Amino acid sequence: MRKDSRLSRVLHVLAHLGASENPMTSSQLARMLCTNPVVVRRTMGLLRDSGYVQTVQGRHGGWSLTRPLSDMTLLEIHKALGDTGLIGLSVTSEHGNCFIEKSVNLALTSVFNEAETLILARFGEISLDKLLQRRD
Amino acid sequence: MRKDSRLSRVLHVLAHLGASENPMTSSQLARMLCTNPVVVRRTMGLLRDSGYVQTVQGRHGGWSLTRPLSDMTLLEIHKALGDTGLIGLSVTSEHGNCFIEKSVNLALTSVFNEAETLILARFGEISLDKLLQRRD
DNA sequence: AATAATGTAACATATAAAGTTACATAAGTA
DNA sequence: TACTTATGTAACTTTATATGTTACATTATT
Ligand code: FES
Ligand code: FES
Repeated sequence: MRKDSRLSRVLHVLAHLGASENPMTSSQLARMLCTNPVVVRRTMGLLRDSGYVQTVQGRHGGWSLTRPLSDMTLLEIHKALGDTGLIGLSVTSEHGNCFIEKSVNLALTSVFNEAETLILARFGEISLDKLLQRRD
Repeated sequence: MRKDSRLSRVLHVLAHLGASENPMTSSQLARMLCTNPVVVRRTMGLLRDSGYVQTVQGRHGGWSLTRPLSDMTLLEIHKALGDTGLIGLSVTSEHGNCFIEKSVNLALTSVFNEAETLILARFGEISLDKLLQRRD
């Protein structure tokens, strides 16, 4: 299966919304992401459910922010997308009670949890306006 | 797509090999993983390519370790499997030259790289015999 | 020669993300 | 009111990838 790229795409969209005076349509945003308007609606809809963006239907409608980018963190956006698994590996457990298997999985998940915690902590420190500042 | 579970499975297998006097066959190992012998051969073959296990064909053949579990780290095994991506999200780049997109992706990959580095560092600290010690 | 193992290619299945189509609904505009 | 331009959403298709399966060649022991 392909890896989830919604976070990267949604941030791109939010940045454009932050730079735009007027609402932007799903079609406009889809063109920027090289995809389909429905994909934009589906994904951005999750952010609307959490209150980060709003939509207006009909002529001159589209998507806009409900607050400045400085008031959104990467963590909030990630959570709005469903807090999807950040780790690319999985841990199988075919024999629930075996010692060996349990030890292996405990060690792995412990490392993975530490890494996830780190990522989420970093995400929490990064506001979206900061995200867009130039770096080197 | 399903997430890669080979690391977890291979560690389970290595633990059994470490506890066994004689070589173990792909069929035996497959039964432990609730899968097919060919899957075992395919995955374990990568570890053989890197020299951590060896195989003997014919009667009484099978898989065995080339060195004690205390001489293998989680990191080495992970690398032998192809150093597959540890992060579950991907970063898309449809417009290679746009500033916004580049900033977003730079920020994301920087956090992901930090997390990957952390995981790899931890992996490097954990030898397989340690992995199998009881914890609470 | 028979048996029991691995090696490997080719193909099938399962799963999830992303893409597409179709149509309903809402809001502005002529 | 009719037209146009938006979103909302369900249903379906495509694509990507891990895993599973089948078939058969090869190797080593008995
Ligand atoms: S089958 Fe139980 S620990 Fe491996
Ligand atoms: S930065 Fe969005 S299309 Fe270029």
